[in-house]
Amino acid sequence: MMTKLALEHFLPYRLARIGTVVSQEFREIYGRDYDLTIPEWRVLATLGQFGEMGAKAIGRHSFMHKTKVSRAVRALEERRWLKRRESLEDRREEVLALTPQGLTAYENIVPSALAYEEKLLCSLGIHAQALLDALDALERVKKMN
Amino acid sequence: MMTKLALEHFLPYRLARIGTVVSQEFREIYGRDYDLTIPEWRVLATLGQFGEMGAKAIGRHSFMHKTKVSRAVRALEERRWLKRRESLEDRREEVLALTPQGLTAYENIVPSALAYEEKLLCSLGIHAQALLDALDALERVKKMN
DNA sequence: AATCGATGGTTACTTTTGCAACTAATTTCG
DNA sequence: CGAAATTAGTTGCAAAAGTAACCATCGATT
Repeated sequence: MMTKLALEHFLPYRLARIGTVVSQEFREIYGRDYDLTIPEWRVLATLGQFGEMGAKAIGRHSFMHKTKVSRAVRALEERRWLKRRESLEDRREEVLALTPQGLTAYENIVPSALAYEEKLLCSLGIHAQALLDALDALERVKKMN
Repeated sequence: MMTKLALEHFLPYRLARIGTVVSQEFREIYGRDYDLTIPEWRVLATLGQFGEMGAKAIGRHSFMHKTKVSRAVRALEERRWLKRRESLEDRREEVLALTPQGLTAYENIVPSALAYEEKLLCSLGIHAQALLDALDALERVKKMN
């Protein structure tokens, strides 16, 4: 006798699906006003959070491949939302930082981002905290911290 | 004063990340023996679960764009894992079904898929059931059922 | 200081994806 | 019945992503 697999109840599938649905939905928030891709948003968010940093560090923090970071950085640079400068200690590295315009955009997006998250958590009601705890556990298991 | 956003704690980001990490890790399971892409696996899984069905229905069930389904179907067909036949009621539709080879592959993959899921749930320990409940709630909210 | 391996970052090339336009068959409705 | 609107599925094209090769610099070792 063969064991059945119902795709719609299969955990890896469900995680992948909910992940893309939610992050696409969220993308519409910042895509409405500014036309940002997801990688661009992540670079913006990382720089907004930490200030100056190199592309490598951005990739490490936002879990993106270095080419993805490289392209997102260039796009943001062309938009004049960030500027590069050569690092003094290590001339391979480029230190990146948001320009005033970039910072303004960031500060405009953050409240709606948090509002979206809040709404999402609210809609989960009783399950909200459980989800956060489970995500902690999952990230710990997958060593994603 | 400005509200801070820490990307690593931001729910949409975390969901997207864990989704791709887990589903990529799972992909290695069936990628090891058979070299399947994720869309191909989903088509295989859907047909294995339901038997005969049209491409449209597969897309609806596995949440994939019709072009993605179309290409995955062709790839599986070239591998001789599925065959098409014209529907008698509606000659636009193509009824798809796994061949014996396709079914064998499916039946080989299912146990390791379930084992992987089991391992994942075990590693979550106390949080496992909470995660499943939270996913139910999330899917209900996003009307993904 | 000269060489060798590692590191930050970009770019060329290929694969994957999504959108829009298309074909062919079907339904709807005047 | 016959024209118009829908639907199943494919394909061409452009945007997005990953891989590997590459350049420049750095650090260590000799």
